[in-house]
Amino acid sequence: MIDKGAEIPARRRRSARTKPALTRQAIVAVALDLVDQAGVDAVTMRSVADALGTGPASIYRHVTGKDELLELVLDRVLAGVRVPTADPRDWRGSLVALAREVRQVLLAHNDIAAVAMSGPPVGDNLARIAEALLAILRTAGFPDEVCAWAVDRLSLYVTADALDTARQRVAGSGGSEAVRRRWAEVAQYYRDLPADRFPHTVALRDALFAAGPVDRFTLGLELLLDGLAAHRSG
Amino acid sequence: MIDKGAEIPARRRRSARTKPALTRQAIVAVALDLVDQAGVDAVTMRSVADALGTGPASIYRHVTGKDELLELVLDRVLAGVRVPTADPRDWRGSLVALAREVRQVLLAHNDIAAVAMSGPPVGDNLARIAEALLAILRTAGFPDEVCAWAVDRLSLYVTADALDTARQRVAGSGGSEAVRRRWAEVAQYYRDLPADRFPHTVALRDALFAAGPVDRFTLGLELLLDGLAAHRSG
DNA sequence: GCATGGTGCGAACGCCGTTCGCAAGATGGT
DNA sequence: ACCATCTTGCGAACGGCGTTCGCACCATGC
Repeated sequence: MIDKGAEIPARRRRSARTKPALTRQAIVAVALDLVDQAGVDAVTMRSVADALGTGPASIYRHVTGKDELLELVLDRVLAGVRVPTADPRDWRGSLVALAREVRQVLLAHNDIAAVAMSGPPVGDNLARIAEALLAILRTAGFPDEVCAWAVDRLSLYVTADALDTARQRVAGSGGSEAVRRRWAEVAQYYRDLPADRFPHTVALRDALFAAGPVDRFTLGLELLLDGLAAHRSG
Repeated sequence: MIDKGAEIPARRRRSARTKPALTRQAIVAVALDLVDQAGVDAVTMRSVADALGTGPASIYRHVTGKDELLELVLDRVLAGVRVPTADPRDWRGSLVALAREVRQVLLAHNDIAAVAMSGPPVGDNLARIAEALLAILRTAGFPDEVCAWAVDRLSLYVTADALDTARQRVAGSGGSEAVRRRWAEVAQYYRDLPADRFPHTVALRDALFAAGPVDRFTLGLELLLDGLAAHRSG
C-alpha cells in the first residue's frame, strides 16, 4: 500500500544474470508460484527463500512477515480481476459477471481464497473491486444502506464459495492420497447412514453427491440476487 | 464416529481424585476450553497436554492427530444444536430458526467455525443437522435436486458468516493489541480513499462501517430464502 | 506366576516464523 | 579521495509446533 511504484533493483549485485535480484515483486511472484502449485500452506519463508536461492532472513528485508507476504500475493491475484463496465439497464447481469470473474480468478490460484478469509480486507485491488460492486448497486437504484450490506454479503459469499470449491477440488484430484481417502471415507459414512433415523439424507444421497455440472455457485448467487431485487427502491 | 459410547476410564490410575483420568472426552473437553478462551489457534498438542498435566505424546494414545481432535471438538460443539421440530406450514420460519441456532452455537465457541471450513463435513451431529435441514426443505415441497444444493448453500453461508463474524469480533475487542491496530489501519485506509477514483465507496463510508445493530446475517439469509421460495414446486 | 497388550510419557526429529548480528556494498558530505 | 552512514544479504540461532519412537508400567487372562 505504501511505496506503490518504482521498486528499482537498487543495486546490481553479484550476478544479476543468474539471480532474480530479490525485490518485493520477485518474492511475491515466487510465493504466488508456490500457491499455484501446492496451495497456501506450501508458502513458507524457507520455501520462498529456497526458490530465490537465499535464506529466510533475507525475505524480512522486503516484507514485514508472512502475513504481509500473503496479503501481497492476494492483492497481486486480485489485480487480474477485470471489472465490467456497469450497465444500468442490467444490474443483475453486471453483478453475476463480476462475481463470476472474481471467483474464477481466485480459483485459478488454488486455495488463495483462504488468505482473503483469514485476514482483514486489504489491498488496492480489493478496494477497486468493492468500488465496482458499489457502482453497480447504486446505479441500479438501491438505497444506500442496502448497498452497504449487500456488498458485504456478496463478498462473503464469493470468497467462501471459492475457498470451499478449492478444498473440494483438492479432495477430488489434486490432493494427497491421505486427503482423498479421508473424503472418500466421509462420503461412505453418509451413504451408510441408517434409513430409519436419516430418511431424507438417505433418500437424497445420489443428489447430494452429484457434484455434476450443476453450477452451485451461480444457483446460490441467483438466490441472493432474487432476494436483493425485492429491496429495490425500498 | 467409531466407539461412540461408553469410554470407561479403563483404569483407576494413581490419583483418580486429582487427575481427570486422560480419556478422549477429557481431552476434547480441555481442547474446547482452549478454543473458548483463546481461539482455535491456541489449541496445541502441548497446550492440551499441559492442561492435563502430561506430555504431548500421551494425547496420541486417544486421538490420531490434531485434525481428529479438532473434528471431535467441533462435533461436541454441534451436539449443542437443538433442531426445531419442522413445521410444514412455516418452512421459512423453521429454516431461519435452525440457521440462527447453528450460528449462535458456533459463535458461542469463538472461531470454532474455522474447523468446519477447513476439513471435510464430518461428525454425527453434522449429519443430524443436515437431516433436519433436509426435512424442512422436503416437507415444504421443494424438488429433490433443489433440496440437494439448497442444503449445501445454506450450510456454506451459515459457516462462512460464523467464521467471518468471529474474526471481526477479535478485531473489535477480544484480539491482541496488534490485531486491533491492524484493522483500525484498514478502516482508516478505506476512509482516506480518494473521492475521485472511489466515489461510491467514499459516499457510503459511514454506512459501510456502521457495524451497528443491523443483523447482516439475517438479512443475507432472508435474501437466500427469498430466492429459494421461487423454486417451490418448480 | 507369567506372558500380553494397552497406556503414560521423556526424548527426540524435522519443520515452522522470526530475530540477531555482522559483513559488504551503496551513498552522501566534505 | 575519504570516511561516516545507511541499506541490503544472510548464517546462525531461538522458541514453538506436530508427530514418532521406545521404554516403563500396570491390568488382565491363562
